[in-house]
Amino acid sequence: MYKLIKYMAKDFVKRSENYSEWYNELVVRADLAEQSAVRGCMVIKPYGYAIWEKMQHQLDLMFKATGHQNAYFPLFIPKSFLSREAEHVEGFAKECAVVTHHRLMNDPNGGGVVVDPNAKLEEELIVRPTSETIIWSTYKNWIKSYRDLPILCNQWANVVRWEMRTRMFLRTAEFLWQEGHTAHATREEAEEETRRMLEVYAEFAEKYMAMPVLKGHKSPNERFAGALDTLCIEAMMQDGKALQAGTSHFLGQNFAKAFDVQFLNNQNTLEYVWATSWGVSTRLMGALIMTHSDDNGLVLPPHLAPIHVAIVPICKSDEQQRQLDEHIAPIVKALEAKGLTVKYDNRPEYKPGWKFNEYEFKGVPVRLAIGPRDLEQGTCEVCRRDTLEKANVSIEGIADHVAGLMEQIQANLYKKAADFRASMTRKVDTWDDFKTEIEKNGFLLCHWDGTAETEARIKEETKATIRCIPFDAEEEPGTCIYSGKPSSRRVVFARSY
RNA sequence: CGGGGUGUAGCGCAGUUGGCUAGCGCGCCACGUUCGGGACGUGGAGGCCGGAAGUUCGAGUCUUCUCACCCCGACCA
Repeated sequence: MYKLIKYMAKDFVKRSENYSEWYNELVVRADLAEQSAVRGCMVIKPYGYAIWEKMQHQLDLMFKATGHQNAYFPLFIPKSFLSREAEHVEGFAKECAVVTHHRLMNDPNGGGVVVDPNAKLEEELIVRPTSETIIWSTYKNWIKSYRDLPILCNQWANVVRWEMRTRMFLRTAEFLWQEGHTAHATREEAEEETRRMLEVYAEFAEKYMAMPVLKGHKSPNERFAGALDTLCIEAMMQDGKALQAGTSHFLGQNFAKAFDVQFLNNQNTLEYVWATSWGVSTRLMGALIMTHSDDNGLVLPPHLAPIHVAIVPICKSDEQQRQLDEHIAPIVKALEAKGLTVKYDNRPEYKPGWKFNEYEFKGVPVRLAIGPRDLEQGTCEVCRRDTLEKANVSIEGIADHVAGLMEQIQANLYKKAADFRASMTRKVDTWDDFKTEIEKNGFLLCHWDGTAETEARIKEETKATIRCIPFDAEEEPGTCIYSGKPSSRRVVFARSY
């Protein structure tokens, strides 16, 4: 029988006391990332990067399974490219890093190195905030005929958006992401692709991150700069705020026209190419952290945990240590045979209690403790991170038991998150209620008249935005929460990250 | 970029109206005792007090400037 353990992390702020401090401290103390010497940029530490690699690996498999190939395009984008698509440049111009020179020289006044004024670039280069422009300038050369289509490329890359206020993983000046860029012969095919990739993101979020997401359209206001339609997945964090976790854009022929990408169709007439782009970033790390973690530290779903099982031996002598090493080796093997990543931590310099806390804070899903008593009884102590329950379990069949626990934990985390989201989602029908309810955060399902003006007013007065217009929204006649004008379905309002 | 706050050992902090050799806790190193939920003892290492300029016999402390980070606003994935 699993029993709850009583324990509180030392010197760790609670979510209920200060949610953002809890988040910041968790990121650092769980060894995920730290502030770098560069403003707005973070160092992703090995443990944090290991989680990102697991995400990358799984997403990459899913991209390949849907027919995509990886490629790589330059970090630098000629300034003139960015201005080819009017909306696009407007969306990104305010947050671009610009390369103006290509050489340094010794300061004639002895102050170290300075920029060499003679090394000014003919055309300035933008550090990519996203790659549509460089990619479509390239696709122009790749596409002549309908036989060249579709092009289904993805790239794993870093991008830079010069942000005023940054938070680790959620918003940093430089971040890691993947960006898919596809080219199609028909509008329908491009729209299908946009939807297909959003479904991939949703599946990834729910199955691997154990994070329920809403799928829907962005309102025109929240659309990607240069897109005709932006689809998104939206998740709810434990403070009830929304987090956009992934987007997939139907770009229409905007970029094809801006970069003059045409193809001959099978009727021998020229047509502009249809485009999509889609991306998720290291922001998913922030989403993962804020979806599951608790006042005792990080909680990771088994599918993304770098370590599945930590094993802590308990002993009083070197002789006992040797016995335990011997006894535990086959257990490690058995667990690994189940595809689990195991960390056997027999470092003598740390005490068991210290190790328990260490692995708990880092979100390792299951911990085993094995000591002299267990040696006699053929048992071990099993503790699960999600519920903080422990039990004594027979060593015989322990690998199956732990493998089963992984499935349970994965499912339980999803269910907990889904239940929380359900409890924080409600329909609101009057403006007065809206103003009260939005203070409690969560998702508010409301009628909206569909105008940008109303959306802007609501944002101004309450800081809430339309997170998405859900795909599965039922047709339901009603009146706009703000203007009272007629509306045919509810949209999701929330305060967001 | 507006308002507020903080910079002193790796981390968290104290440091009085300017005054002697700048402290404390955690962590780190050595040895010993410990080991089933963050052990204890003894000894030790570790500082350009964010940076620059100024006032002063004397600056961690006062003045000016600057840089970085955190919180709250405006902009965004």
